[in-house]
Amino acid sequence: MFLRDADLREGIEMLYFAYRDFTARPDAILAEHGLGRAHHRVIYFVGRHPGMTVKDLLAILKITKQSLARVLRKVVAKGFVEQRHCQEDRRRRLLYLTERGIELEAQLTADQRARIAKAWREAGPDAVAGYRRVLGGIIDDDGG
Amino acid sequence: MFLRDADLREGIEMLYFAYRDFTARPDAILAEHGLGRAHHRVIYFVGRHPGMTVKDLLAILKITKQSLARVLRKVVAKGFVEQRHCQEDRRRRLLYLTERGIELEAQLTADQRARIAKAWREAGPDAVAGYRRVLGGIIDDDGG
DNA sequence: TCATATATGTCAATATGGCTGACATAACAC
DNA sequence: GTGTTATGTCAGCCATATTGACATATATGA
Repeated sequence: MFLRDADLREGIEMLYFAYRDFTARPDAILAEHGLGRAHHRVIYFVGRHPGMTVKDLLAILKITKQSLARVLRKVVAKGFVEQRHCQEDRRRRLLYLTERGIELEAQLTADQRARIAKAWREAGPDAVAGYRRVLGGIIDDDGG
Repeated sequence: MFLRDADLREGIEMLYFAYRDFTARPDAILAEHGLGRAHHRVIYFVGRHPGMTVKDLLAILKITKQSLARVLRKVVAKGFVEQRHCQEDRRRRLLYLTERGIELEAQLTADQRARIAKAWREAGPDAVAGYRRVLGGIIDDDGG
């Protein structure tokens, strides 16, 4: 496959613009709660993997625990996330969304889900498969 | 097309992970120069559109001029970007990469270009078309 | 010509979200 | 009992975004 520089640059730019527009609306909702994008990520992944540990979350986000601590402290203080001691290993704190957290997560993700759904419906199933394959190739293989 | 919640969430996450991994290596190169991701964006778009104005750049990046000013000041001070007065309208400052800027831009974009090229080659032409269509659908229609 | 609009720059304050380094505590594992 | 792991915390630094206010030069049009 012959790839022109202009095509590759278009591919780069589309990823940048898609990400920028993809995060804009949730950012606005979060701002009303005094939260930022980092809080969204925590709420999103805890919602997706209830009972995950802090260590799991650090591995997914690839940030330092000091950075996460500030973010996690805030979502816990605001009652969106709760921590429970793990029975098997009492060092671990299992993370769960509260009812409020579930509500906010749904509200935040609704816009992104709708945006993906719209794009997928317009593009068709083959394009969806292509989207998955290409993004999968962009993501680091080493347990990204 | 029937879209399951889990599929949509996978689509959301892939975009997040792809963007995260896509920016990691350039970020590391930039850090060696005391620059950040915002500087990359300026260098990238000025390289792509030589002679663009500050206003053009603001419209693409969708940030405030105060935010851009700091970033632009730094890349100009470090000799990566130069500003020339526009002949037709002397209010405007046309932006160009210097030789150093062209070099850095090439270095930064090389990794991203290679990453896209690898993903495209592995995925095939149909998948590339799908990638384009889906990301195009995610991007805001209003002159994103 | 004068008034207004545009393009750009700047100062100041504020918030978010990363980072490093150092240290503390509790609990598991050998 | 010693070492390792999971987590938390304090302190400081930097990048990047925001709002609001104001300054300057230039263009445009009544």
